[in-house]
Amino acid sequence: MANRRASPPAAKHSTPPASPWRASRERVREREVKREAVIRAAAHAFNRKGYHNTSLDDIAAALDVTKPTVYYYVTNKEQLLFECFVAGVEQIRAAFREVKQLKLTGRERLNGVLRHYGEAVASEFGWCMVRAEEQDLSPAMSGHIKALKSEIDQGIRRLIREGVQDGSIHPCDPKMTAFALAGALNWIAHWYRENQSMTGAEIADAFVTIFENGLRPRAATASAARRATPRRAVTPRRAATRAGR
Amino acid sequence: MANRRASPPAAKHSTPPASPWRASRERVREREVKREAVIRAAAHAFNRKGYHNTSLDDIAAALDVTKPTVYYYVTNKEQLLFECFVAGVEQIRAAFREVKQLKLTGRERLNGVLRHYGEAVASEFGWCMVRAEEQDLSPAMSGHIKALKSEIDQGIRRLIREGVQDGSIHPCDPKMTAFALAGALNWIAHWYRENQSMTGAEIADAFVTIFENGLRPRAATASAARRATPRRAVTPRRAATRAGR
DNA sequence: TAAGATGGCTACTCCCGAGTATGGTGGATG
DNA sequence: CATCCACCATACTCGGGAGTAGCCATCTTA
Repeated sequence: MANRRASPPAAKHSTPPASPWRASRERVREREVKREAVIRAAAHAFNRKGYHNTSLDDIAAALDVTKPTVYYYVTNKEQLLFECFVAGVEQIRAAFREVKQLKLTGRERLNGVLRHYGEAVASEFGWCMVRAEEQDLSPAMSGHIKALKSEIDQGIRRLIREGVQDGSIHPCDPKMTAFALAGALNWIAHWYRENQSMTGAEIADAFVTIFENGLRPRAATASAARRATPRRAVTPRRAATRAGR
Repeated sequence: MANRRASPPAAKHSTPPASPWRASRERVREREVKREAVIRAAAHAFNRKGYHNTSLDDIAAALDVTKPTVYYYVTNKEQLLFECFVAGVEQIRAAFREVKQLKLTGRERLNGVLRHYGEAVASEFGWCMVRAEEQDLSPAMSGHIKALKSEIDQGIRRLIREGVQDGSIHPCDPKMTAFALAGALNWIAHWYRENQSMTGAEIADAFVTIFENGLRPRAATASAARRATPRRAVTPRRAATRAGR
């Protein structure tokens, strides 16, 4: 409460010429920074306590301000959730754009997207992206969100189809496979907490490996052997004789 | 509102001797039936509108009664959620018990559990089981739920470990693999709606096939060929030359 | 230094929904 | 027939949280 806005004056000192427009432009920018801080604080709170268990007073308190201040930057609670959602989804859309121009097999491009996807879900906005319920939003925003989600879903299906066609992905039903992959990754948001042993990227990586291999044993590959516990290669399709455990 | 309790009198007529205890015992049973109806109605409502967007008045209205009636069978809203959760989780625990005595490979036992798991998630109580947030419950019940969830998680990991040891499952990290599998299945609750083309069992089946095969191509198997679109077998590891789409 | 803009706070309103006090009805029991 | 109990409705209380009205401080710009 005491040291609010300590840096801005310092920053102003370091800008030499100071055109007449400078100040106002800096203010707009400052406002944008604050607005984003509100969004981030909301995401953090939603993350920890859930949307409905988070009051705007909570969010305000986390920023050392009061509720009307929050409303100064945001029209209502619903919009706050919406913004968090969009922030999360944008990371994934970026992943698609990035991968689009690469000349790789479908599976490799898919893996690239999935990795970013996993990272995004494990990020601060992951919760909002994943657990935001359409019922909590007005029809307009709910429609917006559904469209974005669908776009991502279709993108994954397309990559799967392409991978199947170019032979880099085992033949499968693209729709169901997309559901399975996205579900596994989305679920990260339910159990992942910061300060855990693994980062989001590492988890995404582990998942991609699992998806690639599948459960049924394969002839040992380099990547599979690297991950396996050091045990002599077992012949697949041999039923259990050793007791479990 | 008019035809409430139409059947009980009819049922009583069909019981010939009618011992003196009969009536009271029937009433206890009737009470239990009604209580379960309340739980089911709650699950249904939570399913459609979410926990926080469902008032007890809503649930009561769905049963053509009023709120105090609901409270007559249930102590509070939280307990309602809890009961729904337990009902869902019990289906999965049953799957574990059922599979425990079968003499099968780890992978086959795992598949059996996953199939029941998928069915449970797609059931009426799936939403509650999956999306019930611990923050909405008192510490006591939250702890209870966490324990049940953990039990299931550990059960899946154990099956994976056993499968890896008996050679029926490709070597992998049991913890991460369990997260991936459970996540994919849990996510069904987010998109599945009754009256869809596929039943819960069919979805679970499709997922199990996907998990088994993995994304990287394999030598064609009978089951894989059955699912693939009728296209000539492509040689894996050949990069795409055809343009996408 | 005056006037306006900008950003923030105090102190409300207002509604919704969880939970309850209390009373009525109908069937079982003596 | 009198009574009791199980069951359910009417009609409340009450708290919490979303959103607002209106005032104050500070900074900008003329």
